[in-house]
Amino acid sequence: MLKYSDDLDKAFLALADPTRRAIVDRLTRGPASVSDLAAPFAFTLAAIMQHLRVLEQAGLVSSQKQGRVRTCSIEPEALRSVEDWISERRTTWERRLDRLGLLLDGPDPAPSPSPTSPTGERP
Amino acid sequence: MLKYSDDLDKAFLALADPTRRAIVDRLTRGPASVSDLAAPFAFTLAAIMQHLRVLEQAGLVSSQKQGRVRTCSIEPEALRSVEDWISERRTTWERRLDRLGLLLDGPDPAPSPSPTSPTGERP
DNA sequence: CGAATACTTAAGCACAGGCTTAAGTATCCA
DNA sequence: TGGATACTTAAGCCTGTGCTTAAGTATTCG
Repeated sequence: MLKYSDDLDKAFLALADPTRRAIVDRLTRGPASVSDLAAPFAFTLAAIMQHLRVLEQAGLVSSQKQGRVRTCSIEPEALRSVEDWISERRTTWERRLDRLGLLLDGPDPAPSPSPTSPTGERP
Repeated sequence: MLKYSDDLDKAFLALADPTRRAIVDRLTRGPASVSDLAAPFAFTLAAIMQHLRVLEQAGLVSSQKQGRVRTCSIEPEALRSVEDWISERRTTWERRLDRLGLLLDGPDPAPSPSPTSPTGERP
């Protein structure tokens, strides 16, 4: 099957793992080498490398190699786009609640143009 | 291996699937039945049910059955907690940048107490 | 040069995720 | 009552994820 894969898919998936979230959390306090990032964990370096690859492919982390040391940094724009996706949905929901509140409070029983309410609900 | 599983794990994992994000998106515009939610997709109803279970176990969606119809709604608090996690990391990162900016701009070359900078970076 | 360091790659394994089909149960309506 | 409707559950399949071990390469230092 052809799988449609978004940037958002990769970002959410990357953040769904606690080890990777811990790595992101560490990187918000400044860049770090692969060994630095691996130090807090009981996993092998290879495992951490794989987590870093997931984070990089999601655009959440970037890295560059200088000599034999690879330094990783977070990429805040990717973080932002995930945040924005959620924020948009939450505000859509809240606006809807406001609109419902107005309809319930408003003393003006103007007739609806369509048989179903504008919110799509069926009371 | 014992797997430590957070609420945040489940929420991010739930949102990592495009079908499930589409369901969440739909629900921000108002409650819907399982069939309503399934209608836009080429999948079987069973597949959608499984997606809904993931969303419910992540706390992102709630549902109640009335007669033979199950009506689903989003649970905005779970959405908020995911948003907050990201927001906190992003602001940590931005505050760090501000601090660095001040250090670079500030004309006061007061001696650092430690050999490494407070940000943990090694220039 | 040669050994230690810092990653990097590859293979393999156990298990979870996302679908399907093929049933089943519980309403609702004529 | 009987059939259509709206889920619900279970089994199976295939792929992907998260680790491991066991190598490898490239730098740096004595």
